[in-house]
Amino acid sequence: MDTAPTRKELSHRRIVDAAARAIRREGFAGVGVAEVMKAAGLTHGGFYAHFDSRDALLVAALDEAGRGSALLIEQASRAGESSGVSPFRALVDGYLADGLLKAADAGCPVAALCTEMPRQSPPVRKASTVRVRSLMKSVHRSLGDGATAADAGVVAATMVGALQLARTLGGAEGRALLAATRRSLLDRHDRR
Amino acid sequence: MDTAPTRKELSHRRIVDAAARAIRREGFAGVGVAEVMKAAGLTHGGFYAHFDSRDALLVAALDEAGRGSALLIEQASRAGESSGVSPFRALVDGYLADGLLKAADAGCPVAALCTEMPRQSPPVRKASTVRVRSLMKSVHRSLGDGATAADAGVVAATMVGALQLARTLGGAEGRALLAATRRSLLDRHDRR
DNA sequence: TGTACATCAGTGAACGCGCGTTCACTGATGTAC
DNA sequence: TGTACATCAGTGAACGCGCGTTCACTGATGTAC
Repeated sequence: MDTAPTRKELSHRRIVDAAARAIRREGFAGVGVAEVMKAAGLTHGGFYAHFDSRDALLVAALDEAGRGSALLIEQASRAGESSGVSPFRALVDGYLADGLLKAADAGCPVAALCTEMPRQSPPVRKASTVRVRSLMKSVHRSLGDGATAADAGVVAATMVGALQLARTLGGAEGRALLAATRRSLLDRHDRR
Repeated sequence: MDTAPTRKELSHRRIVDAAARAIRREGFAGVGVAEVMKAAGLTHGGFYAHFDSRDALLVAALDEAGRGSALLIEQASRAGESSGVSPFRALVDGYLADGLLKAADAGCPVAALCTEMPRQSPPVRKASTVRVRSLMKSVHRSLGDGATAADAGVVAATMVGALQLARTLGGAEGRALLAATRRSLLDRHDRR
């Protein structure tokens, strides 16, 4: 059975949560050990009782953010189903929501980090490819059995790229791009 | 009339060229003053005779890389036209060429940098939005007059996202994603 | 054409700062009896 | 239940390193006469 978490386990979770938010808001390069520890209510010296290195934190943060994002997608998909919205529409509307233009730290880590991914150390790269494949799989599931893995890859690429470009443009221009992308993806899906 | 470039102007070009390559290979955060100067055949101390700050270099490098990439796109498009290939196909094949999986420093700076763009200082952000709009315009031109700006935005997002995800996946998986994206974009365009 | 001088472009040492990492220490928690 | 002790989790000062930036200086280029 589950036993109550120890003080250290609670601290560990706070550190990972803070890092999972910071990594999406500031990028891999923007995550500092001291800053994350402070956000978790601790001082920087205690960090190495929790992780071997900053790199190990990046891996944990990426996994946490990815699992959280995948969970949100699945929840939205299931909530949609029970109210008559197709899983794919629920995915698209959730992934490309206007609110994520500014709240990058709550969105998909792949969309927040993917230009930096190829430049990371091997462990972080590996965790990154896992996240990309996981995103494509989520998309594939929501598309239904008629779609191929290649279809899902193109849709994932479109959503990721649209979110990034919209964030760079910002404001009305960014929202217009998000809206156009949602419309385009849903139109194509409906016509199948 | 054009006068021969001074020694300083020649050095300046070498610095900007080196930075334009480094920025795409290593990202904004990976561009170091000393490293760029060394790549230009100079020592780091002379840098501030050419730029006010590292940030000013980033702006110049982004502009240079963007102009270079836009030029390549237009050249490919024109070369295609003269041999019966549609401008859009020339764009897609050039932008999503397999060779760019590894040679990131020769590709589009928007695809190499866009997750980092929203986090940069105001001058770099501004230069970034200029680059994003320029990319969308190139796409719009290649699509022809029947397409809307919104269509062009979605296509640009798809290409940017596909290149990034393919680079993260790497190898056969990455090439498969590029191929699927090229096929999808061209199919849709042909069916119009 | 040659000499003296001023300007220019680049050198390399140095500074300050931030960051990842280490470590001796402290105060709190848990355990033995 | 209370006391003594061991272990645990976290603190904060310190270290080394890399990086952006500054600056006194040097050697080369160009100009005046």
